[in-house]
Formats: sequence, C-alpha cells, structure tokens
Amino acid sequence: MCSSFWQRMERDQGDLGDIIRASGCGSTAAHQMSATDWQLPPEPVSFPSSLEVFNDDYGDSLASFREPLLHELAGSTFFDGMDSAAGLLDVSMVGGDDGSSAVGGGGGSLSAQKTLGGEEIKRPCEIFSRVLQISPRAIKPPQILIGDMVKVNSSVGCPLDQAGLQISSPRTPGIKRRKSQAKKVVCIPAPAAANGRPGGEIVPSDLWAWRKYGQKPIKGSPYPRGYYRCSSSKGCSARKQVERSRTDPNMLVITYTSEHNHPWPTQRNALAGSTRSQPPKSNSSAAQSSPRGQRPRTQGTSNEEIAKGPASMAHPPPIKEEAADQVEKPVDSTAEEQELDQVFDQDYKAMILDPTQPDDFFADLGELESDPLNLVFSKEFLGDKSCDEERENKALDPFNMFDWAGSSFGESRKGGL
DNA sequence: CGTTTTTGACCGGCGC
DNA sequence: GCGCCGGTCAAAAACG
Repeated sequence: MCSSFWQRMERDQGDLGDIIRASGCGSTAAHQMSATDWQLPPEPVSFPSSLEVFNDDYGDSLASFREPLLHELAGSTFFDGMDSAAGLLDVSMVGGDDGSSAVGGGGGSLSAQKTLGGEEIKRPCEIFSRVLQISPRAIKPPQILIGDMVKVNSSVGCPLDQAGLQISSPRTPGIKRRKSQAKKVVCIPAPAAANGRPGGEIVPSDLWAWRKYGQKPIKGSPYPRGYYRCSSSKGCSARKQVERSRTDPNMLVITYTSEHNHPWPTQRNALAGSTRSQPPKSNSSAAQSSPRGQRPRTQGTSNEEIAKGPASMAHPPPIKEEAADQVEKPVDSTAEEQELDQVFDQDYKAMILDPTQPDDFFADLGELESDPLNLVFSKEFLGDKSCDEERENKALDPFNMFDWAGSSFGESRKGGL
C-alpha cells in the first residue's frame, strides 16, 4: 500500500528529520466508519480529517512518541474510516533542528521505543505503518518551513497556523516561550463541533490520565484552550493543551508538552469526581454567571459553551474500569445524543467486526502486549462481545473507548486575564 | 476521602 | 517600565 511512503522515507531520509508527511489516501471498505460516523452528524460533512503531528522535540523524535492518543489515532481503523470519508489522513512530524529526529530516532524504525522508565515498548512500527497503509495516496509535498517556524501546508485540513498555533524551536529568536519544551501537536477532527452537539466539543482522550488545570481564552480565537496535566503519576510533567482550530472548528489541536516519566497507566488511578453527570441544559447560563466557587457545579456540558470538560480525558480507557468509562456518557443525555450514539455504535461495530479489514489489526495488537491499546481492544472489544447488548454498546462505544468527552470549549472563562 | 473541573488570580516572557 | 498574553496555581465545589 503505502510502502511507497517508506521507500520515499528512505530515499529522502535526510529530509525526514524535518518533515514527514504521510498523506492519506482514500479508500477503504465502504462500510467502514466514515467521517460522519466519527462526527456523528447524520450526513456527510466534508471536513479535513487529518492527523498532524508536529514534533518539536529537539532530537527526541518519533521515538519519543509516547502519546497513546497518537498511537491510537494513528493505528486504529478509526482513522481509517475517517480517511475513507474525508480522503485525507495526514501524519506530519516536524522534527527537531538537529535533524536527528527522524522516525525511529534516526534509525528509521518505529518498531520499538523506550519509556522513560526504561521499559521497552514495541509498537509504533506496526501501528504507525498501518496508518500509512490506509493511505495509499501519493505523498504530499513537504510542509513549508520558514526558518524554524512550522508552517502547515495550507491545503491541509488542520491549519495549525490558522489556529494561531505556532511551534518554534528554541533557536527561533523572538519566539520563545518560557521553556524550550518539546512539543507535539496533533490535529484531529472535533466530532462534537461538527454535529453541533450542544455539549461542546468532544476531545479524544488517550490512555494517560489527564487532569484539567486551566482554561484560557486565546486571543484571536473564539475558542478557549484547555490545559491538562498528567495525573497518572504525581511527578509526571507531561502536559497537553487542547483547543479548536480557529478557522476550522471541526478540528481540534492538541499540543503535548513534556514527556511522561512513567509507564502507561494500566489502571486509572482516580475516578472520583471525574465522571460527572451532565447537568440539565437549562441551568447553564445561570451556572456561568455564578461566582466562582459558588456556582452550581452543574455547568457542564450543557452548555452551550462549556462542555463537560475533558473530564474524559482524565479517564483513559481504563483497561480495567469499564464502568467508569461508561459513565462518561451523560446520564441524562438527550434523546438526540442517544440516537447519535446508537448510530455511532452501529457503524463502529460494523467497522470493528468487519472481517474484511485489510489487516488483522487485532492480530497485530496482540503483539503489543505492553500497549494499553491492546488491552483496551482485547478487553473491551473482543472479550465482551458476548455480553448483553447494553454492555456491548458501551464497550463498543468509540467515545468511551477513546474516552471521548466534551472539552471545555466555549467562551467559558472570560477571566483569566 | 480522594479525585476531578472550574475559574479568578498570579506569574513570567515578550513587544513597545 | 508597562501592558498584553499565555501558562499555571489554587480555592471551591462536585462526584463516586
């Protein structure tokens, strides 16, 4: 399929350190989950489904690609379906300045990576390559780099630049933030945005446990940016920022900063307070106007503006805590939402159970023992299929699986400044 | 009780 | 030095 990609990679290895783009290609099984399924909207919507990964890691390249989300998104048939619908799947990695950030840490191999804990994890090779496989389309021209500034190809759906997001290397004079931190930027479709779900956006979570510690409105963007830090481990300095693309609300821009200093959590370490029921939409306005600390905690989703925060993100599909994930879904979700969920479930089931999957995805996953994703799939999808319908639906619920949840977008906080 | 989200306040970098 | 802006802190309240 996309073997040409790797071939090209080898051929252009010198440039890969700077830019790697695997363009999506079209077509996959017609019954696979489509972009519309992903977004939930009832009708096809042409959105730029792209996954952009920028690595400004100063040498810590893809090898440091430890974000489960990236792996999931990249490796799952999830995006495969999206790809088929949108006809585009972009995976871009902009390496560090030293050029040593080629895929696989210079070795050109993604077959193995080390966690900070020294634990060797096998994976990216399979998963990532799979992404490439679903993208037989010709490789796009390299992104445009202006100095150290990353500029995203304008044709790409995830306009980081448009989102006002700029990643610069520490060398870039004038554009220097507090610390020269490694950053990985991922652009993914924002389902909720597309379907106009009142609850606000839905942000895909990864297998890490994230705790939201702040949200700020970003100048020039109607959407606030949420700040999350890893709560899997106390000493972990990993952080991520989630925001919507300024110009393309359908896209979410997730910026990962710092690295996790611990292995992937095999179990959510905390649930309390994380799974909040969705409050009635009616009180959202009141909640927002309420003074801090006094307002009813019922804001949540409901809203219009403030969604149930990425609480979800704080709950990576727990490899063990299915119930917790299920709670992600609003207890009092509207009929509309439930309907959408059902549609989603059906499509997703079709996808998952699709025997015609080009690759034995699960088989490969089986090799990824240390990969949480593997655990998730094996347990939630493969093992529970015989259970009751409800359980099945939940288990198959892509939102739960990827631990989607509304993020707190919207004008939420006007303060902060 | 432990964890979460929310959000105003605070801090630091940057441009003028 | 000042103001703007982004990122973080921390108190309050909610949740299981």
